[in-house]
Amino acid sequence: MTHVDASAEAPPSTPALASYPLLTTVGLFMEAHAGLTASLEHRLAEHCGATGQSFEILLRLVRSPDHRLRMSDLAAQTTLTASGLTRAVDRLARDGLVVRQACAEDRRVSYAALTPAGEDQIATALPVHVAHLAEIFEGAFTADELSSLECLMRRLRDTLNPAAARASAPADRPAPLEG
Amino acid sequence: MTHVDASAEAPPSTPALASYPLLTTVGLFMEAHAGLTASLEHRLAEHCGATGQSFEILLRLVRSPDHRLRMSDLAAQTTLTASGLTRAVDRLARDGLVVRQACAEDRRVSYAALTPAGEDQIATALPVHVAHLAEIFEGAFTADELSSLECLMRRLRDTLNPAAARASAPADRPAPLEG
DNA sequence: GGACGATCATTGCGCAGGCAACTACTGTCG
DNA sequence: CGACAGTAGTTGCCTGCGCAATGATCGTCC
Repeated sequence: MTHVDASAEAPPSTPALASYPLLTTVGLFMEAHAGLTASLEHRLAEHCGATGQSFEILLRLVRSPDHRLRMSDLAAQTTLTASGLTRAVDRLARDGLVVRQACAEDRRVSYAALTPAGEDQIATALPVHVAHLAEIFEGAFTADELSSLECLMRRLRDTLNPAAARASAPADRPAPLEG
Repeated sequence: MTHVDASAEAPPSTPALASYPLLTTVGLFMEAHAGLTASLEHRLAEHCGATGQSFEILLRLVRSPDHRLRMSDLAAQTTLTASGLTRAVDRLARDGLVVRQACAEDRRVSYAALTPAGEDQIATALPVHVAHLAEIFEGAFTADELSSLECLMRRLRDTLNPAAARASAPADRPAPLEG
């Protein structure tokens, strides 16, 4: 943040650079994402002992039957690959927030299941998180704007990830979370 | 993507889980971001030899006077820290796309400057990138929706990162890019 | 029943990036 | 001038993650 404005009046030395409106919109989108992620991460770290990753995993688990999920399902619900998820769950297990459970019907699969400590953590973190979200979004937007934001985001998501859209539509409630 | 719907009708075992609309909106936002990033990255890798990071750096450079920028300014314009940027520029330099230039007035600073090869690369990549953006956004949204999307994104960005907002407003053209 | 392709999870390897420590240099103040 | 605080950039160390390979298991088809 030293002197960003140095580039403020950068004379476009290449003609092709002149104002692509979409580039600006997407740039704002990216900046908004970065800012939001940073803010959420910061608040989460401060008030609960959670990282964004761990928060998301715990949240997915607490929403699931028996507070557990197969590794592969968990991976499908996050941005992580199977290998990334294995290690993320390793860390959560090391911290005592989840345990791995074997599956009797299919001995290849293993479940990640919340421990009581994990349930406590997510129970603490979730309200903080939601309050933080409310603070940000209800401060910046009217109710109308919020619903059109949701609509636009859904459309964009559906365009970019038809699979998630289809998975979401039927039950209309696997309600995506966040990263 | 195996059977995500497993969680589709997850009976919320904790009452507090019932529908936080904001959580859904933010979740969609995060999913849209992930999808967009993946799509852009994919297209960029396919048609130019560029990663999202390198593309952004090259784009910042080509927009700047003399096609060069001080390391710290470049860092301020990206999501990278100074150290991350040092290494990113190392990679670009290794690939011959940028060179480091010393600064006569202040011998602490070094510039990252585009080489002709770097200019070629960004000149190739930018139109591809913009076309891809157009394909996605103009396919999914009307012109009105696009402008309200930009407005909403700008408001969110400004809320989350007042510094960027201030840097942006006066000259109203350091036009944020993307990550 | 046994072989085979598919699926689930894990692990080795390599890269990317943040933090903190470090060097080099600048500008200021006594 | 000399000390010193602040700034620019780099580097060591560590973490986190994706890809590809692996081991275990399942389902199917002959």
